[in-house]
Amino acid sequence: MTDLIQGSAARGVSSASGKRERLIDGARQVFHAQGVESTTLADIANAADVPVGNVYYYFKSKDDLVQAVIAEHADEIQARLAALEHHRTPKARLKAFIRMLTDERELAARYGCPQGSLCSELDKRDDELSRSCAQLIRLPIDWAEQQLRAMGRRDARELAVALIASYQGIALLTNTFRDPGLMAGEGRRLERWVDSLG
Amino acid sequence: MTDLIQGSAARGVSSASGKRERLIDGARQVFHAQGVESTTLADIANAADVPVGNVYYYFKSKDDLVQAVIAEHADEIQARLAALEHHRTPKARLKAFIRMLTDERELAARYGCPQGSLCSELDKRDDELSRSCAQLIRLPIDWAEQQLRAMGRRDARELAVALIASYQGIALLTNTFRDPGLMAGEGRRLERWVDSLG
Amino acid sequence: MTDLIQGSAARGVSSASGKRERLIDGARQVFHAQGVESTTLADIANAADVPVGNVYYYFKSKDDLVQAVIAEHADEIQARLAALEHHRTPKARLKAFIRMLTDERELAARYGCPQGSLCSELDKRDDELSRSCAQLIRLPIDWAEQQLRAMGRRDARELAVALIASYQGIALLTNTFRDPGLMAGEGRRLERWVDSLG
Amino acid sequence: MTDLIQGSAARGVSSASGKRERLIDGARQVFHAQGVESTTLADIANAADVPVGNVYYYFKSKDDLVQAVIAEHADEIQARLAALEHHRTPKARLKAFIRMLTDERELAARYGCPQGSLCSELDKRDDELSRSCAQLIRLPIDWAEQQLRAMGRRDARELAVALIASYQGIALLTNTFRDPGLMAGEGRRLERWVDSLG
DNA sequence: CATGAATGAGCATTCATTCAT
DNA sequence: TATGAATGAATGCTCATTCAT
Repeated sequence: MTDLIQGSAARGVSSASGKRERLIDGARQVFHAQGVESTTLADIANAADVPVGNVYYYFKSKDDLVQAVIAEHADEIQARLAALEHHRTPKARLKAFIRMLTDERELAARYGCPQGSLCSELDKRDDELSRSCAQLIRLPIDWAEQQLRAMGRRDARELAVALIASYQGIALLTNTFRDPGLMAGEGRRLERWVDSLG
Repeated sequence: MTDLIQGSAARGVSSASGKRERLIDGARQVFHAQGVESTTLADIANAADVPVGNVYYYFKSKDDLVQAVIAEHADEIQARLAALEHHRTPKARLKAFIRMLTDERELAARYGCPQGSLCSELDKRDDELSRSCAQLIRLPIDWAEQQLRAMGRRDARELAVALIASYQGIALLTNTFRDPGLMAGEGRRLERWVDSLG
Repeated sequence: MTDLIQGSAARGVSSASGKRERLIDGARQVFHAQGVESTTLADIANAADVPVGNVYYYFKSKDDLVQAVIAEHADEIQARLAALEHHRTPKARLKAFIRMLTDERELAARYGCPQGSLCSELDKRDDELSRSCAQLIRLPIDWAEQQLRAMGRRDARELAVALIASYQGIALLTNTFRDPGLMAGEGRRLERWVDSLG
Repeated sequence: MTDLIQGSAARGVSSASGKRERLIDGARQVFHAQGVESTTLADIANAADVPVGNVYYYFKSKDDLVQAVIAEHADEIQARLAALEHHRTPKARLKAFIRMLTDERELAARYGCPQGSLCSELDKRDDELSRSCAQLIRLPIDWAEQQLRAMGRRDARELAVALIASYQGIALLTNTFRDPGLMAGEGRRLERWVDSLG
């Protein structure tokens, strides 16, 4: 979280009240819960406890705020992946990664994967936002590929793609059926699969 | 398509002009291309070449039209799964199923899976529509489970879930990266996986 | 006025209630009284006794409505110039033209020349509207040039420009000083000037 | 320009940074280019390179700033008219005055007469500003009247009004048609007219 | 059956103005 | 004296929905 605050300060806005951060965080939550299109700026302002007109002091448009939310997602993903480095082996890291994802299955059952559903919605568009949100998927793929390559797999990229696809897919199913058990089961299956990679 | 028209006719509306069918089909396409929330009734009426005011003769609300689109999706899925029955073995059916899905990879690269992205969007809601669209995912899972059970797998349900999750996930990745090659690769991997099930 | 209704019908909208016409006419009046920029769509809708949301059924934007107002101004100018044709000599026509303009001096004292102040405001922009409103000035110049040429003046264009400039200028002064007498005086001067042209 | 700065200093504000002067001058330019209504305080602050919040230290409202711009216009007009005094005869002064005005025809072709278009816009209002800006027109009329009276004209006032009206009118036409040639031609015509006054 | 017209609630965005420091 | 931050009342515009014919 410290990273995020520094990130914002680096962007030129530093405020003791942290409204910019609250707006980004509020937006991230309501986007996850309602989708971008269904979320009004009033929803966001309300979630961040900021007057509506004030939003435009920090973001020049709704899209600009979406961009900031994507950037925060990216920051958070990188931080969480970095936190997995303390595991000694790539195999342990991958399994910890899977557990980290499946730990959020209750939230996924209600609203889906925060990054995946965001991409799914923005992908309908064909603008900078849809291109920007791709990094939210690319980061974990690249990271998984590194781990798999460290495990000696020649097909590291393909397996990394399959792993993230499985996660994104089970997140969708978990959300659709409102059943966190689906993600728990798939998580165990994926951990066994990682074990089987040798 | 014949199936779909019969489906509509069975619902009690028979019209020589087929406006209802055109509206459902137009809506299905624009929903896929733009998402439900971003699509106006004017967009749909325009795509179906039907006057805007006329939409409310066939559907009592936009949600009602979404419901009809879900029903048409369900009809089409059942028809396509039924068409796979001519393959003699469950394994052949599963592999044909995978090929059927990956054949649409160009469309998926642009707009994602028609059913998956619809579910992803409607899942944010918590109403009848979000519950209704679950069948679009349940149908292929149930079908795959049957095939896997016919292959003697005790873990047929879990594998069926994993298979559909993999497809939905790779559809999202394919869409996000605008790369049909991802789905082609994953399709081959899944076919090998089916082969390995014994 | 008949011309205007036909004009609107020719544009594809025919309505017994004549809302389109009322909107154009209302807009023309409030634009004259308040200026385009200071006039809200609510002002116009109110002046035309039409609900605000309904304005967009007839005009796709505020600029589109401004364009329609310009077109009505142009129609009216042409009709009024045509009505001067019954005067037998070009000199009589020019003097009648001057009288026609100065007859509006009370309105000019309060709000300026309807066409001139519109051009003055739109000229700050550099778009289609600013180009379009130029016809409101060109039409009377062209007409005056014809009359002057019929009087045998080689310098007809230059004199026509000077005549319209004098009118536009005195309209501004009349408005600025809220003094219709200024326009009355200048009108007499211009009539004498026309007489002196031989 | 020196005159203008003294003018501001005389009003009781002396600042090494000259922000007040920069604001007035910036406002004058953007008002001329965009009109008063279309100009935001941010535009002005930006043109003057002054922080937005700082504007209210020097002016208590936007209208107050407009008032100051009018005052600066008045100061400048008086200075420029005074500078014409070195011509020996009133006729020479009037012709120099006409040349002074037409020298700005390129700017007029793009944005109209700075004072005339300001009056045209403010005249729509009926407040202190609309009354105040009248002096921008009255000053040159009064000056021209003096010159014409010095030439022995009994109808000096009427001719002065006609002269300024011709200038304001040709400025509007020049702006509307984006043609500086119109003003050049009218300037020559007006100079001949002055010569003809005897 | 069909549809042009109408409607009002709501949305993103702007901006003059205020205020704490 | 200076200013970044804040604020709320508009504004232009959209759109699902209704209705008269």
